[in-house]
Amino acid sequence: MDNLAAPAENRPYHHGDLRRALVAAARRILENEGPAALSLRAVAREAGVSPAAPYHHFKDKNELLEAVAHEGWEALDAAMTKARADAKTPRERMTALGVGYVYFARDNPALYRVMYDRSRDKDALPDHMNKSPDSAYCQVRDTILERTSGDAPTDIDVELSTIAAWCAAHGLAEMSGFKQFTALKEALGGEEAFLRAVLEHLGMFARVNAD
Amino acid sequence: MDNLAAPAENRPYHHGDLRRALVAAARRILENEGPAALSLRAVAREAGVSPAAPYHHFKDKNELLEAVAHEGWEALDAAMTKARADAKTPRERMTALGVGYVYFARDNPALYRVMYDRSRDKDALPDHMNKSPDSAYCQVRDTILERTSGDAPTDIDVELSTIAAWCAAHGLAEMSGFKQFTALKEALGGEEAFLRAVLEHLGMFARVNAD
DNA sequence: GGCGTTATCTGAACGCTGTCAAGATGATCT
DNA sequence: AGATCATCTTGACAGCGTTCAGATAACGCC
Repeated sequence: MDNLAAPAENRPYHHGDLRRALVAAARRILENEGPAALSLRAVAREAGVSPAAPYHHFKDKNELLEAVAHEGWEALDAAMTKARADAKTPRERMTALGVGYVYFARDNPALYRVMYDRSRDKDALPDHMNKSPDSAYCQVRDTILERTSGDAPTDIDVELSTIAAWCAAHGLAEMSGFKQFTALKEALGGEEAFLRAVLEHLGMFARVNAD
Repeated sequence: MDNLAAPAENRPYHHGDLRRALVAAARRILENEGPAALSLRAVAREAGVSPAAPYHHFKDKNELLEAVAHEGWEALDAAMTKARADAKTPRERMTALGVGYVYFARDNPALYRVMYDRSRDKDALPDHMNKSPDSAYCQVRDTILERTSGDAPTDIDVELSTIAAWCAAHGLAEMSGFKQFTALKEALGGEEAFLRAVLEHLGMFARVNAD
């Protein structure tokens, strides 16, 4: 979340850790000026090196953006962990995951956009999603399992529930800021009430089994 | 869907209908070469005019893309109308809307991306969504109302249902092509079965009231 | 019909971009 | 100390969005 140190003045000829510095510079530009300003040359400028320097650490711009996206997914993993830790019951944890997901997207809009732009280009979520137990995906799956009672659900059921929840959260994350919804938000009592209402409506919290 | 005539050879100095031709050229490039190839200069080339010609019809590239997106939303309206017409019961209509929406995104991926990229920049869906009764949004709302029985739901309930369904469909549309889901798709019996399962799971068809 | 006005289109230019090849620099290893 | 090798810079290229002066022709008015 914060290897974002300012660019070093009086830098020696060899930077030392340019790769990390470039990713940090890219994230700084994303936060301060938005995705449109994120050119490879601007990143190099921000890091205080020449426009060609990044090519010694990344094959092309795309590869740099993938490193940025990777940090984004890790930050999302952390946000999900935190959201889950703050809630007491399984049901509350599920709610917290959904709301936390949307808040993450709202608070890091440019980063979130880079993350999904890369994913759409590859037609896949990052690989670690399926594997690392701390990944956001696995945390959603585990939280769904926590809430399961009675007969053990099939793997297919669990995966379906996880994917459905993820689609709902992503759709809401991309659209919850749209102006069309401001009236409804107020009618429901604010941003968070709106998010909870939509997520509840989508059955995110009432599936697989009971409470 | 098809004002996409080939570029006119031996064109006179004044084109006659360059504005329409430019939008058509842009859609042709989107379909054939994808969103990355959609430069203003490429559109002008495709239309057979100089790089500066578009500026007499559009303020900038963004305005051209908005015209393209506008045609995209109209095409989506038409797809929703068709999906609804092909189904008999209200419940089937709702299913058909969801599946049809995702298919539209799958069949016009570049166009769909332009549509939502513009929307995110404006933080709003197109204006006509709220107004024109043929708009995709109003068709979803009306189909939800069709299925309502018993006490009349409040406006808030209806709007919430509509938005929730839209978020679910959009999320699924953006992610259904991801490689992570291929195994589940096969396990469920193919693409459409997968889409139906996720949409059903999201309660898209079981809310507001009964059948 | 002829003429001026105006919309439309071209050509050339500017600064920006991503990328690459050739050369400068300096850390590391022997 | 000297050679090697990764790292960084300089300079270049094509392509981009955009602007501006000038060419072209359609249109309205006499």
